[in-house]
Amino acid sequence: MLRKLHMLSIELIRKDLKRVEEGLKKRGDKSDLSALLNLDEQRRSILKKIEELRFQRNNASDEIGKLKREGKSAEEILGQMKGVSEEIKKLEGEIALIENEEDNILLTLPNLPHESVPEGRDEIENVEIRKWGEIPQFSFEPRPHWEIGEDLKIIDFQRASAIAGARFALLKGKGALLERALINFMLDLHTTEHGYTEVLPPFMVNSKAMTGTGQLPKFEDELFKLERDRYYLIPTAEVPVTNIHREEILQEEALPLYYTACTPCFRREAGSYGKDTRGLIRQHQFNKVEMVKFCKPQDSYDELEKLTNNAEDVLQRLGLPYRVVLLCTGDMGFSSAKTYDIEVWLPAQNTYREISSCSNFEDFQARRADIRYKSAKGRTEFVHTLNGSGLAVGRTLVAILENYQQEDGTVIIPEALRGYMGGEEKIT
RNA sequence: GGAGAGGUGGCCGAGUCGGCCGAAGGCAGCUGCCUGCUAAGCAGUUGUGGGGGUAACACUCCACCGUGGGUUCGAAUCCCACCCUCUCCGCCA
Repeated sequence: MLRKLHMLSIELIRKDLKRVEEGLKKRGDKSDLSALLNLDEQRRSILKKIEELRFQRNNASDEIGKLKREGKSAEEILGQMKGVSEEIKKLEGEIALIENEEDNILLTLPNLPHESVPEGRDEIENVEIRKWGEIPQFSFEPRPHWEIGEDLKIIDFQRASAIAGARFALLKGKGALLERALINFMLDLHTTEHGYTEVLPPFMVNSKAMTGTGQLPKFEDELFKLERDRYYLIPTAEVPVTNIHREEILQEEALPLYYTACTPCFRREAGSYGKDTRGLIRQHQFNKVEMVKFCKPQDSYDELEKLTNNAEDVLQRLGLPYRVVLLCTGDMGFSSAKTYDIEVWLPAQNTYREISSCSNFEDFQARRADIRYKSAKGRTEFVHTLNGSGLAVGRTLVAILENYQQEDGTVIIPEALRGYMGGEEKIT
């Protein structure tokens, strides 16, 4: 009966119901907590009975043991205990059902927003925090990346759909090289200058890992699942990397831990039919360099700022204009307490599009995944986890094609990448 | 895929024919004593989760020896299923 799987702890709900209710309301979550509290009360009352009976049984068993050793008869107590055990079994059956129901509710409650998060219903109420870079001016009509890419013969959507279907792409020649250059550039930057340790995790994970970071049980529809082998394809490196330390107690001196990983990400994109159907923006498979942090609770908001800056650094070095947006309560992901999105400028769409999402999950994922640390005071506490894209590689490639496009259809390679592309300056 | 070995506390490791085993012993850690300092030595201490209780401690009860079931008054110890790790063979990047 190890009941540690709590995203929002039942204790918090019990002791500070108001705070939890307000938090959920701000998010627009309509969960009914009274049913949950009711279950919890039932659970505890049965637990109390069970523990009393077990106490009785333990005492009796000790007694029987003693009598037997002394060679005396224990028939009398033996008969009485038979019924007690059956009663315990019955109650254990009842409590298991209740716990199950309780956990099912708890696992679907989202994280509570941090106080600095603006209240709002959807992305319209997100708040722009800062802008960077000059929006490029073109003497011609800027073209969308899919046209540029197809004309340069570096992206082939037709053949990709023959191989797999819609929402897949085939990169060729300089296109594939550019993707690889971006990956290496980003990983090198994070490992050598930002202090991250590179990892290369499994791209398939089990359901425990998915539950740990919050994808399950609520968002199963968005995942690719391998039915026969009970694995899921990761929708982001966040899942395997955060779960590196699942069920561990870390040493305080080891914190903070910074990891970076480049993995493919697999998303079903259910419910986004008709959205971004052309181009590389919304694919079933794309590469992403991810940054993941584990830290002490008191540090996590500083770490979030740093993490966001690390992602911004990639765009600055590539010379891509962007803005940072603070997501409002209604637009945040399920597990997050606070999220900054970084949006890159896309000339053909004449707008900013998300290229990174940096979140502080506080102890939400740590509770689910049971990741703790031993503090100086000798207490074991949950760590805080954070992660952010640094960056989504496919969308970065899109941004480069569109922002660096020339009138003759060629694309200038940003200086920072040239070393990774054999010194070439242009894709022709 | 086939054959075998194993999963015990921070680590190593013991658990006899089921009964003071939450678990010997060692290491590491912490606290005293000793010591010019360090080392050694001596004594004590050190798991996790939950319920009750407290202002908070204290205290107390329950559970936890890979996971889930079963047998039994009672299981780390017996039975069943599953998971994982390791070794060998086969196949394979």
